[in-house]
Amino acid sequence: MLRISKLTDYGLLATVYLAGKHGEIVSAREIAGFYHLPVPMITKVLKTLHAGGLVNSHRGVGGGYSFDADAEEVTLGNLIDALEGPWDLVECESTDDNGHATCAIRIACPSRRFMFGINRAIKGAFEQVTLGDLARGVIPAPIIDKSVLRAAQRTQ
Amino acid sequence: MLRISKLTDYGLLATVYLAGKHGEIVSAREIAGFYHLPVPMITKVLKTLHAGGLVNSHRGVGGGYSFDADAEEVTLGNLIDALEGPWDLVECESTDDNGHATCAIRIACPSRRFMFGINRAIKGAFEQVTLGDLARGVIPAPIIDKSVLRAAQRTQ
DNA sequence: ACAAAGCGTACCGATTTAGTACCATTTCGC
DNA sequence: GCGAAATGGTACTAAATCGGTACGCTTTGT
Repeated sequence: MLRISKLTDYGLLATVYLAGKHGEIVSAREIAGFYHLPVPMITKVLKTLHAGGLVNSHRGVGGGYSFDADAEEVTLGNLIDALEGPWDLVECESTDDNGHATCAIRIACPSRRFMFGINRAIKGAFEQVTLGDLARGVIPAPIIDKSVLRAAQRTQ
Repeated sequence: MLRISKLTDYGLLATVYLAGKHGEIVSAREIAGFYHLPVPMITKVLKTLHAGGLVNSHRGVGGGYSFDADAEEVTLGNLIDALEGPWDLVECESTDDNGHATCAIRIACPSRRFMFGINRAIKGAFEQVTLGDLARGVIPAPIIDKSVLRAAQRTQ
């Protein structure tokens, strides 16, 4: 259905909140309260974000999470990668545990070339939006540059 | 999981195939055979595409589907709109049958602004890829133009 | 010691997806 | 006319995913 999961959505919210209080230690309870979301949901995504190395965690009383990195160096792509795990817009780009394509007709599939391109385009778009942009409420306008297609095609 | 459904995928394949035989009447059986996909699946998406006015249908013996429009005038956005129906990257942008936002905390939700932007960015990227590009196997490279963000923000 | 907070895992109901089945309708060729 | 080929429309099922919750463990400040 071409939609990011709510968990990922919550993760973006939480990260933006943390980035807005750069360096401060903030509890999951506070973030959940701010967005009127269930605490267990927020804790879940914060755990994921911490596992992905995007936020720091502080255990014990007075603990919580903090964002200490440079918001301009973290991209929406990084966040979605951490929150959604490995993903591809179309399945024939996915690979199993052994690195083999899960699509049985991969070689013969004439769609592979352009699906690959679309996939790259979306990921590229995500890479060009930084956490700083999100925190500032930036509304990006995408421009597809078709002039580079030949070079890109050769890399296929 | 941020993935288009297989049905949509099949729909794109079918449309590309039809566009490659511009004006010709092609049966669902032929398209399904070409891609090694089940015939009922292809017929399903072709019905959807026809309902969306993107392809023409021809009933009876010797019938099938044809693409008669200009491939440069049909965008990936048009195709996905027809195949996926109304969609939004995040749910708080969705509306119910009465046009009301389905997200209860819509007004208070601080994420709405930038989610809206991301949503627009993805849709905009899809609008800039034509069926002709897909048929040629173009690999587009997206460029996010942040310079327009102020104007866009004011429209919120 | 106690309480606050994160860590990890597992579970459940609801929704969505992928695929199939069935029958009605249209149209061509004989 | 009749039958075969093809689309039109609907409905169904099994599997996967999603959203949310529960529960117990570990860490740490007071």
